[in-house]
Amino acid sequence: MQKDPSRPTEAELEILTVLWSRGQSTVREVHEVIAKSKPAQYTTVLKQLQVMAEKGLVRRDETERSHVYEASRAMEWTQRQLAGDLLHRAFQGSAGGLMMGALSARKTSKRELAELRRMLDNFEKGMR
Amino acid sequence: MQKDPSRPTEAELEILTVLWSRGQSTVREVHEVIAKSKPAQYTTVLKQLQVMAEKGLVRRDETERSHVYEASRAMEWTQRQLAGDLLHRAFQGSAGGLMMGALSARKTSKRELAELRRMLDNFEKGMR
DNA sequence: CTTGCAGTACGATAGTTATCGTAGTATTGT
DNA sequence: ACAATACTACGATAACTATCGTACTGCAAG
Repeated sequence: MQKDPSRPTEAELEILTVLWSRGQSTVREVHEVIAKSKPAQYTTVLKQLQVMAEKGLVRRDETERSHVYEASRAMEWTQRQLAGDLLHRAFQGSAGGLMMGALSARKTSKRELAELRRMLDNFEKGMR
Repeated sequence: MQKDPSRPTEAELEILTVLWSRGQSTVREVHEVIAKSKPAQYTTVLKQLQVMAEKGLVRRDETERSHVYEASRAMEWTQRQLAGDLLHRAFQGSAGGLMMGALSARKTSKRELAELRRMLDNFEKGMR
């Protein structure tokens, strides 16, 4: 089923997000952030991080008594996996479809549309 | 965890894709299509459809002996849910990020970029 | 020292998904 | 009418995920 570690689960993604924004963190630090958005015991986050380390989603530094974790993949890399996965599973590879889905999923400002155009331009420049 | 039926699982999405492309279908018909892409027993697809009917993902017409299933939500609706979900979970709501993720997840042609621009234009027209 | 706190390790459990086998029931062909 | 075929219903099972409690360990304060 879902065994590919490049596709983190929902809870794993939450933790990765914390690590991406904070950089190297202890379990306690991660837990403090997670606990703001949902009730979760310390040991739940700990266990999760242990599992993620086994899967290779995070790296662990055990030199200190409080182990220090960090995401083993850059945010952009994981985002690309997730986007590519959804693209292929739900949109038959149509990037346009995915983009429209995203835009219509919520309010979008003209400013944002302009930014998307700029990103397209830059992307095109970069591809030659 | 994952209880929201508007976010179909991987196997469910495969079946929905068949229903969206074929329209109303019997289990046998769905199974024939699914079996092309992966080994799956008839009863596996049957059970899946039964579960999906309970969740409300599909509607079932039992008037004939061979029940007829159809997706209960339009493809675009479900795609919007999925895109919105990923947008918020992995991209902090940044549509640009999601778009770039999709584009860099695979080869993209200039023709496709032009199409994306056209879609942005149309989307903007439609929003006033 | 010894008590208590901060950590890690780990087992247990419940919920979900995917998969399949078996049993039972209706239909059809000979 | 009966055997074979086509279906549905349903239970069992194996992974996996998420969550938590308990036990063990090191360390620091009194």
